[in-house]
Amino acid sequence: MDVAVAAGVSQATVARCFNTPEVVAASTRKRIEAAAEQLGYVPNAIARSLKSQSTNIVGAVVPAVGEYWQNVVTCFSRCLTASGRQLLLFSFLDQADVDDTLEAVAQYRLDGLILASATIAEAQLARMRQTGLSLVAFNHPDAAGIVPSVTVDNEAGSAELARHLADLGCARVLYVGGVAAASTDRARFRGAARTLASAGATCNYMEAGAFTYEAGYRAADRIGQLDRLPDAVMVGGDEVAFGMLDGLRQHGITAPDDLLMTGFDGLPQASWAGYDLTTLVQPAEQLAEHAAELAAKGLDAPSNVVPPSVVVAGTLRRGRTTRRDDEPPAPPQSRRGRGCEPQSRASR
Amino acid sequence: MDVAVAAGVSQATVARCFNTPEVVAASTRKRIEAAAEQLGYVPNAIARSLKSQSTNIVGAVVPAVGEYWQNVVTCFSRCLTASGRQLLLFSFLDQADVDDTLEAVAQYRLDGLILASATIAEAQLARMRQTGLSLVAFNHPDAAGIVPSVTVDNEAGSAELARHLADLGCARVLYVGGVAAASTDRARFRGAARTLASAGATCNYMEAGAFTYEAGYRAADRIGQLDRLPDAVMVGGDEVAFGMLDGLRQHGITAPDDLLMTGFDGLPQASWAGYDLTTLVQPAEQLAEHAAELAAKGLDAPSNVVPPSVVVAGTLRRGRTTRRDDEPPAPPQSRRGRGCEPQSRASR
DNA sequence: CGATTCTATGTATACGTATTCATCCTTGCA
DNA sequence: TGCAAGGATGAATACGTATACATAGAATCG
Repeated sequence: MDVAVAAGVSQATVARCFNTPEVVAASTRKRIEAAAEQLGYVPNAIARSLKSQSTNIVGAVVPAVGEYWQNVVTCFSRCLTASGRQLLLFSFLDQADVDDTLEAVAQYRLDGLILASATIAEAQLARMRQTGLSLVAFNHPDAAGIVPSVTVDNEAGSAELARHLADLGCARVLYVGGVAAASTDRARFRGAARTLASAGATCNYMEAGAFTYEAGYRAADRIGQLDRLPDAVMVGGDEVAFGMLDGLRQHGITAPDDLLMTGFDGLPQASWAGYDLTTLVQPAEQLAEHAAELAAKGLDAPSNVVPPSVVVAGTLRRGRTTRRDDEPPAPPQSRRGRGCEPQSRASR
Repeated sequence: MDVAVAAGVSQATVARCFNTPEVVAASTRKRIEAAAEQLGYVPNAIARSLKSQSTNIVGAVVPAVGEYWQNVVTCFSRCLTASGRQLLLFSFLDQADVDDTLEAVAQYRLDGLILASATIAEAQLARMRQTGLSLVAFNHPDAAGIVPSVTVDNEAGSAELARHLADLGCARVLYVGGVAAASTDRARFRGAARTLASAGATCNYMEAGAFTYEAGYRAADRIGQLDRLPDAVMVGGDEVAFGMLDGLRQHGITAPDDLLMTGFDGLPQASWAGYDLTTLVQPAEQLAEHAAELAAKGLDAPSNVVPPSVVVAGTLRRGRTTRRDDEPPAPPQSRRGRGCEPQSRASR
């Protein structure tokens, strides 16, 4: 290394100077630092990774679409950066691309991989776990037990929303799910149905077809054609709920006047004055933190032990869409500090 | 390498088998592939990078906040993945973190780096260019000439919006910018002011303070207190415009009834029925493609030549917020295929 | 049939770092 | 002064790959 010769020391000493500065003499250190500064030297993480067998990079496979995921990705990035790691992002549009993606991922020896797709087959999860790569399923409840997983408590959260509606006197509730095959969707419906049943209310299911605004908008047409509106509509995701609110308005149906409505996720827009949606806020930062930690820790245990799974409770946000009286709406709250604890910030 | 011994060949032949399969005998190749399959071998990209001095990874430094950037990041990821590259994401919340981030970036020998922050000091850009890292400024017009840059045509786009308003008979226009110091903001205001002036209309400037919903919401208060409303409000970003629409509504002011409104960016939500905003749609996929290409190509030229800069035109989207008559609103359009050409998809 | 070209493969090396082991010099103590 | 102990540094090696070079066998051609 040219820094070494410039400072008149060996390459080993230069390496020590950057990793364990306390073992190198102050005078030498100063000389090395001067030479490094002057030559614009910066350690090569690639070479380090090759030697140390650890890249300090965590991958994340995330659907390319939807506000929810975009929000989560930002949280991942923040968490990882804060602990000195990097985020390698794989954003897929088509489920079929995931396989190619995962193959490409394997080439980079990532420290961990976060799988943020609720629809990855469980068989594939089991297979991937064999590779030794430490992976974490994010918001994929059914993956718990197969791979380490981190999810919000979908069932309890949905139950809380349902309880809220029951308290407001709703007797006929319609649950509009995104994709019935998604395990999150099933868990949320389960929580709602169970709670409403025990409160003596009914809870039918309708599938929007996707977790998107458009799907919600279209589903609103079907609701607009019903003979009798339900007392409330529980929507399986905020973005779908936004579409539904806008779609219903085309039919002259508004919340909370004609029916109540709840969402799920707690997107920033839910607190925008234009929607002001009652929803279950996912603690995205917390979830991301857990996922990042689990991914980085690696899974030393053999594959016969049950992997750890983390379930975090969300919090209810009461918005105008379930407000019967005419309180003035709250001013929009900043979306920065929401649950984003300062945290130690192990820089460098 | 154990695959080599398992197949009874040398490591070099294994490497050839994966890089230039045509030069290795069919029989040998088959034996190697079988051994690799059986041992679960997958080439190590880290080692490859060390040897080839090229990581196939492109970094992106992006603000953590705002729908706009989240959309752009997704485009980056798609473009890079399509050309077999990976995206290393750095999402910063505080401008001050960028320096730390860039330092961390330097350790990984990225093939390129996309700087997507309109407020990075130009001096720092010049300094970074010295490091030999091939960087690209994204939507930072002032960076053109210092480093390669890719931007939408802010000035022309804003001029197009202004022309649209002038055609509708607006004589008094208020331009609400996000951050006056941002070069995009200045360019957009310039385009608006120039066009309106030549049409005999006035164009005052107001700063919202940030490119966020909340900033727009608060700025609406100031507008609500004006003695006389402007004919139209041109907002420097869609998200700010959403906040302004919602904020004005609190004051009983709606678009297009009391004033017209335009945004800028063309976020997915602009076409949501709840807002249906007239805006200038940025061709995000195109921009991302150009940025990815420029970043990967590297800058072989010495630092005295003027780096290439790409400027792409946006397209006007006419929404309800500038619609004087009462046409029925168009149904929401899917947000998938918007400008996302199929493209060759050089997999693997 | 010998000389030559071509094809398939092995050998050796370099990429830039972390780390072990050995070495040398300094310091403390008897 | 002699010796042990410790502190600072150098030499050597390994991480897994790509590739230039060498080599051996096969094939072509006169």
